[in-house]
Amino acid sequence: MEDNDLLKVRLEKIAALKAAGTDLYPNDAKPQNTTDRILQEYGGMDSDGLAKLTQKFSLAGRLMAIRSFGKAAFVKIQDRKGQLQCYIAKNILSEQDFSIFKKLDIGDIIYVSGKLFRTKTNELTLEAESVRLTAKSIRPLPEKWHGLTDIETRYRQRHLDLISNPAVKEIFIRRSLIIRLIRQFMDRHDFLEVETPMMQPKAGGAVARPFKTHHNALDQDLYLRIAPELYLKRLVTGGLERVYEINRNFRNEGISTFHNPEFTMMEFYASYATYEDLMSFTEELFAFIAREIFGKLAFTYQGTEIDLTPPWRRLAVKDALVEIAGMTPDEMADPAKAIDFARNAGCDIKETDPPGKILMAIFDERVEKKLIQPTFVTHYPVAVSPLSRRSNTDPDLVDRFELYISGREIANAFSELNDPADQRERFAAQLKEREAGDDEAHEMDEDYIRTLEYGMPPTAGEGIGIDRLIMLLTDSASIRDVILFPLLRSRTE
RNA sequence: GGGCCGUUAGCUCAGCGGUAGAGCAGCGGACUUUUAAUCCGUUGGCCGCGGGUUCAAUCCCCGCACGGCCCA
Repeated sequence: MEDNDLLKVRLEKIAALKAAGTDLYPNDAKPQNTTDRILQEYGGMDSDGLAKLTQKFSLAGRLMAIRSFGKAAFVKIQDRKGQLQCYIAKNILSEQDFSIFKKLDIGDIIYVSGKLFRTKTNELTLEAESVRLTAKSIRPLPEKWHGLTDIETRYRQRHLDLISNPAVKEIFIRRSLIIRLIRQFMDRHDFLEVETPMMQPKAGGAVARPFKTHHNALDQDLYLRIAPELYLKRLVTGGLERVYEINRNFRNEGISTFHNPEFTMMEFYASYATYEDLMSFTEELFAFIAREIFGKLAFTYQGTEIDLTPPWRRLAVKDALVEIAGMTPDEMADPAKAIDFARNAGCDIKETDPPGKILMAIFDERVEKKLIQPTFVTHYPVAVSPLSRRSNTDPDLVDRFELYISGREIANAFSELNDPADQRERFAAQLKEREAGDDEAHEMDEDYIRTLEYGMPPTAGEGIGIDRLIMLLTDSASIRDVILFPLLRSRTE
């Protein structure tokens, strides 16, 4: 603990309070009210109405401001719902309470009870008949007017951010609401919420670098999951038919405004559905959420209006490459020309990459960012989709879509590959990729193939990046603004 | 990994070769209806860390750490 004067002063106050017999950390304060309810219920009542109330009110929260006049003071109390002004006067409080009040600091957690009135300036205020210290604060809070703006401190000491910046608290309240709405929607559509392993012997279900760990008793390496996919499909095979999971995935990759090593994903699987069914399902889900939180289907993200009104645009990868990346059908059909195009576009590719992979590299480089309004991109190449069902009309394509909004991938969905023989071939192709140096390629997973050999019903599944969705719906520029404790490098002191 | 930017009082920020300033917070005083209360007085700094240049470095140069944005 650093030795600064502000701390010393508070420690001296603590000594004085203790000497006077004050408990600094009592645990018996039971506030009967919250600031928002008082404002909602009595905000419209005039002075005469308030004077007739016989009821007492009590609040507890953090002391955020003190405007003192010597024998009286106005203070602001902040609880989880907001702030309310309280009036503290020497001739109303007991002598003991008033002397305790005089030793309080901004930042202390206090309990106040009394009655409501309106001040000269007509502000609804709680007139304190008793004041108690509930928990002493010995460190000074950030400044009252500018709040806390230092980004590093905001992330490392999120409690200060939440205390000082009401807008931050609102984002996390909205995050919780959105996830609640998603659960509501899934429950209404008869999906079962399940939990599958976070620690897996093989990190499957996606292409990404995993975190590795080790179980001592089993003396076995384990990986933090990069996706729950293969486990959820085991449940579908087991007959649960419609399942979803909202939880963390872990990917051992870079950190950016759109990537946190641990992030929240919802994956869900619906038997007897196809990826096309999931497009309209996704439209309905997003529209439901938007209506609940905005009351409409359009909203602004970072200055651009996003309109979620269905149906959303559906665009095949190849059409996107022609229309947006400016490729000719000839360049697309000829692998050598496609490689040239990719090189010119600045893609990091290898000669040995399969054509589908080259095309997707061009897509990532040239198309992604331009898909601002919600767009389902469809007709993905088999080479980049080892778990998706082959298209009935073209065996080089799969029944898959990715949803793009505001230039970012928000969701990924496909009709599931349930043919074990084809799945084995796909894994084998991934193994070749791995041998060619792609350490993100999917591993062979015999146990999963064995599961498919029991027969998995035709199923469609989807993963929705919850953090990215919440960024959109809270107009947040960085994923760190929607994750309470984003990963930062540890500070060594 | 690369480029650019930032790091000065508890917080928000000035200062940019001559050993540091404001506002808020704090502390002392006045004040019983304030709204960033007001008024008077006042404490507080390894100027991120380590080198270098210089008579002299918060300031210029190099390295490192942490963070931000962009790119890979």
